Amino acid sequence: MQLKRADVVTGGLALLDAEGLDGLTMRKLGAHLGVRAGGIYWHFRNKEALLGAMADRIVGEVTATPLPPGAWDARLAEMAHRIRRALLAHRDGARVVAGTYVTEPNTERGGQQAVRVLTDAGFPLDRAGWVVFAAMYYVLGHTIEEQAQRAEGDWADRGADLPDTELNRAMEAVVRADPEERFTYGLELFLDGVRLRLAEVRP
Amino acid sequence: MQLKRADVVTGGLALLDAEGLDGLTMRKLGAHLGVRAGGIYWHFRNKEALLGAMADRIVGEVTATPLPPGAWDARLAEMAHRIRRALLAHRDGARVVAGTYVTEPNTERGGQQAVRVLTDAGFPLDRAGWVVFAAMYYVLGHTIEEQAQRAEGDWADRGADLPDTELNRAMEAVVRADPEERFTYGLELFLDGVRLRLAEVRP
DNA sequence: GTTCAAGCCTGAACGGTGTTCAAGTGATGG
DNA sequence: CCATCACTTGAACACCGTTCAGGCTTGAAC
Repeated sequence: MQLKRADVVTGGLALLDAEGLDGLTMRKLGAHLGVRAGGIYWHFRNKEALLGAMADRIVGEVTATPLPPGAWDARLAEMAHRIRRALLAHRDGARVVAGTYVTEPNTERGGQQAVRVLTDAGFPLDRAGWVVFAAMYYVLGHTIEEQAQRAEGDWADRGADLPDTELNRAMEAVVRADPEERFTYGLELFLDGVRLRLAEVRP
Repeated sequence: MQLKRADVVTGGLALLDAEGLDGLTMRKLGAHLGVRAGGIYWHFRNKEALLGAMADRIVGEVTATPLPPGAWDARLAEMAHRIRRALLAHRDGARVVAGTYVTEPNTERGGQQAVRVLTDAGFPLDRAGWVVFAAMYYVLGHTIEEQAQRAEGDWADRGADLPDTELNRAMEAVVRADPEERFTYGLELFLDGVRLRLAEVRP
């Protein structure tokens, strides 16, 4: 039984979970698949293309089950939460997705869906694009940091004997907080702005 | 005349502008400084530490001149714009800053300042930290993509013969837009949320 | 003016990385 | 049974960050 393109992606994600993005090397992946490193290049033009396919597999979870009906803002929030969960499902998942400019099926479907939610609510198409990108920047940034924090335990001890400045206390509030609660908080700031803009356009 | 720590940072930024982050190698930097690669390691523990110092130099522009007085939201917006401009001032500047967890003087000063603006306006300290981080995710994400787009010309042609889907028209609106206008738009979405929260806390 | 220690740098190596490609292997349909 | 095509090997190439014993260079002290 020979290797298929999808098998390489699956193996790549398994290796990612085991070793992290920095440990994901073509030789190690080859060993994991019972193949030499060079063999992978028959299936993917280069490592970047492989990472792109892995990223698309990761975000595929988002559109795997249809969005429940409801108000546009609840639907958009649901999408953002799904993306975060999908990224968290694999070690360094956020970095993988952020590092590749994806034009692959699942990503496209997700983007289409998000834009649709906004235009259906009455938002102009061009602004809908702006909003979706802006929201994506926030989701990726938040989750990258969440996973970085999860990886290194020394974040928790960072504030141990730091001077009691305002900044350090604020940072401690960031580090110690429940990540999901903090994520939702920032997301809602965003959605408030969208709600206001929508009220202007469609009173 | 021997090398000082600051000279290495300056040379690193010059090489960054010339070759981009991927072309910034210790050997090339050594050649640029009239030194072998190994010599740099006397000044910096490793490449990551050097990149951290470069990042701190980049964000140093933000606090170089004091913030003009005014309303808290105008001051916060001014800071965000300053950060974006500082990142844009060097090729791949956003990626450099995003890739390093900085605990260096300029970064600390900027964070302190941002938190201060919010607490002075009556915002609770812990939420101020959340807001500053959330805003930073957006600024970095936006600027990373802005610089990626600037680097490759093929973004503009991407939509040349793509199917006329809603998503593709939305993406074209993103790519073709004036980056500063789009940046301001997303930033204001955020600030709207903060304004609402502040109105609740301090009516 | 000579000495001496500290600061700075070299030269060469080490173990890794992504990537290429002629040559080989294996399965599959005619 | 064989020819073809899909896949894989093995070895190399050109790099990368990092280490370190040893040599310079420098500046201060005697």
